[in-house]
Amino acid sequence: MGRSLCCDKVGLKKGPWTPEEDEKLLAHIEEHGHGSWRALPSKAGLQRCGKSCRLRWTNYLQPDIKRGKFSLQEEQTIIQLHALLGNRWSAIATHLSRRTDNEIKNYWNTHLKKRLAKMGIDPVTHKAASGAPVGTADDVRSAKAAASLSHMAQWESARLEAEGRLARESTMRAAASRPTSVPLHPINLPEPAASPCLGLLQPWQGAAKLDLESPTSTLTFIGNNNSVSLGISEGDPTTWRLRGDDPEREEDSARRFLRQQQMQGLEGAERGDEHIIGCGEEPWFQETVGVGAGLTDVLLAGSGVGAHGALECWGESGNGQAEHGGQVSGDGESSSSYWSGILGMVVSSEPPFL
DNA sequence: AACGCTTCCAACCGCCGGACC
DNA sequence: TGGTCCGGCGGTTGGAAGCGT
Repeated sequence: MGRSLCCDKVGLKKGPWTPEEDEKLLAHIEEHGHGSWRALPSKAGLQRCGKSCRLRWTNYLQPDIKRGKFSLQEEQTIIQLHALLGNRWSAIATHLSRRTDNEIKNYWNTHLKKRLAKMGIDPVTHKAASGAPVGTADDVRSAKAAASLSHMAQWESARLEAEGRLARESTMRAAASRPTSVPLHPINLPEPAASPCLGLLQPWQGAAKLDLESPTSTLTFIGNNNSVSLGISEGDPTTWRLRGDDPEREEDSARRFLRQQQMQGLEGAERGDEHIIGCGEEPWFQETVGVGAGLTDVLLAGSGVGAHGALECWGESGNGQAEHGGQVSGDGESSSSYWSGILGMVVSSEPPFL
């Protein structure tokens, strides 16, 4: 397209930021919000490109950023989410409160990837280096598990995107209702909701029916007990059932999910099957699917948050206190159980959501 | 103390997709 | 409809810090 790069103007500074530059950037954003990043440097009196300012702000200067050592729970969450989502650091970051995608990416590249490799686990596929899935179940069930996992990951992916968008819109709406002197950027955002499903989303009542743009896709909110039924394509007996607590979120996520499915030709899905997908907090999910949690909860539960049993192998000490990964990793036995727990959760041949 | 190697992470780069005209 | 702008994302890199010899 031939457009000019944002940083190719002569005279723009590169390299490490000085405290003075940080101060200027902070002061400007606190007073005016960031507005257009491209226009910001000149307004703030900085000899930097807008991109550089944005990066500095999002990765370092934002007041609600958490820095320093990653906790055991955070490590586990990263590994599990990476197994499901791959190098989608921004998506992973949405599940690690106050961590930036850049920090997570760095941590993965410098610590976690190496640890997995050391154990003979391919950090890309999360399988044993031999190529065989870690575990001993038969191939058919493994393949089915992989397909299910893949679909859960796709759904989670779509959900994360939708949630992110809703969160941004919500923030913008909130900002728009404030006096103009208040910064537009969410520098004073409230603490994120503890639940992986956004707390800002209100429970929804009643039913809805809509048609997707695609001539071969339909989406119908059944309206009974907040369930949603998806027909992927005409003549396809496959039914996708969605359950959720917010019609906008479910609709948006469902659209994305269907597009993904259509683009990928329902790879891994079995025609005629009935699949159930959705957030795992609700009791209905446990009742209907017969598992204790959806993807996010599986992940968080696997992190040892208030869960035991299969999760005990996550390096939890006798008094219930989680050991830090750094300490665990150097110790033979506990290290082994710690990582085998991760593997068990990530590549189990019999995932709970089958 | 000096040197070389490794580790770590802040920052840059290039690409992509959505919005706008 | 196509071109451009802009923000965001993921991969990569440069250099400081740490470590071993």
